[in-house]
Amino acid sequence: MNTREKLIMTTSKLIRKKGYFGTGINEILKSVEVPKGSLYHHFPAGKDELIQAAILYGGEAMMQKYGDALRGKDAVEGLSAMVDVMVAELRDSNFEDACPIAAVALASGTIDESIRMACDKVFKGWQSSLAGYLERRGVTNAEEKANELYAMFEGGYVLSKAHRDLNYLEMQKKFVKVILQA
Amino acid sequence: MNTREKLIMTTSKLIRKKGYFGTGINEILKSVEVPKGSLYHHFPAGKDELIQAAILYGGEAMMQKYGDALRGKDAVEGLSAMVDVMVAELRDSNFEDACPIAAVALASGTIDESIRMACDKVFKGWQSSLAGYLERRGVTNAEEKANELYAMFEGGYVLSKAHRDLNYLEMQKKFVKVILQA
DNA sequence: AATACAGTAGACCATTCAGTCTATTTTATT
DNA sequence: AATAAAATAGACTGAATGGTCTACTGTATT
Repeated sequence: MNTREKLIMTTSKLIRKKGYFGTGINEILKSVEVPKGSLYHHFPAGKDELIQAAILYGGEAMMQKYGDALRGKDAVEGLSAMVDVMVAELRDSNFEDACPIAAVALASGTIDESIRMACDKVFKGWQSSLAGYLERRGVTNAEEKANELYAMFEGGYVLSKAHRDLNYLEMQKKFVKVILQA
Repeated sequence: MNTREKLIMTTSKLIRKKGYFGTGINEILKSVEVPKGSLYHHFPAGKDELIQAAILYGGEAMMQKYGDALRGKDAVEGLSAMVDVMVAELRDSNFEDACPIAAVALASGTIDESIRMACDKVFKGWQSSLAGYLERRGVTNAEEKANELYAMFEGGYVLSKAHRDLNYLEMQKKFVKVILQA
């Protein structure tokens, strides 16, 4: 794994825990054990460019996990497995890791617009992927339901993290059925 | 309005935009036009104590707005008006203001536990208030549905902010009906 | 072997960070 | 009026912030 990749992966990890402002360049460098010159060689525009790359990377990685969970299952089973992925992310990080996108998206509006657009892009990728999945399984109004399911999951994620209680995510499984039949 | 109240209100405003790490003490002081000595007089424990107070204040203020929106309306109408409140918050702030609790809750786990507990307390207050409202209107399983509705709204809030598109929040009105009938 | 460039290394900079400390002013109590 | 307490005022500190800059090293290409 080269320096550039290590920087992106570590930054992705850190921003899930502390967001845009909470993640410092020096902290990243220390964690990866890379000198400052290397960072500004690979990312001439500095922190914002690195964070942007980390968001795209983190979004892609999460989409992989979601895709693996959905694959080969019917809609209810697949979406339930998708919730399990988020539950595992929270539990395995002792409730430290937020959704890799939300953690930064919440601060959008006060930071560089290119970063918000990266969040936007990731979310849209997730949404269209899920919409296609639902459509292939004959779910009606798949586009809108995919959006709604992401809203539910994202909200459940936030509440579970804030309460340190996985139940807010777990209960989404029940309401998935309600949404699919609507 | 006294110094203490001014500090709390301004901090509440700022953390909605930039979260815990993005909101600096000096920035708050400059915005309120108060010297540092006053801050540490009213909040001897410093930033964490002030932010904790700001979260409780912001949560209370938002609960008021939600309560006003719900009052005297049936469940569907009331919840729709509640969504309108969130839509207005986003639009009027040019998509800069997040949910006053989520903005900080997302960073919980890396900051003082007392702050997460303040977020927890606010969320629980909102939930039980909404559950009572639903119960009084004869909605079955009001406790769980209140939780679910907050998850949906919170998720819609995050998505609308990230996409700069109010539709993610607006569409919750439609799914409110689905949840209530479940 | 000579040259050129990608990448590493880290000292250094101005600014900002949260927090401490002493001094002064204002307000309340007697 | 005298005293005590509450509150304001802001200079100052050490650490951390993102970023710049020069020097050096490794690796191709010719």
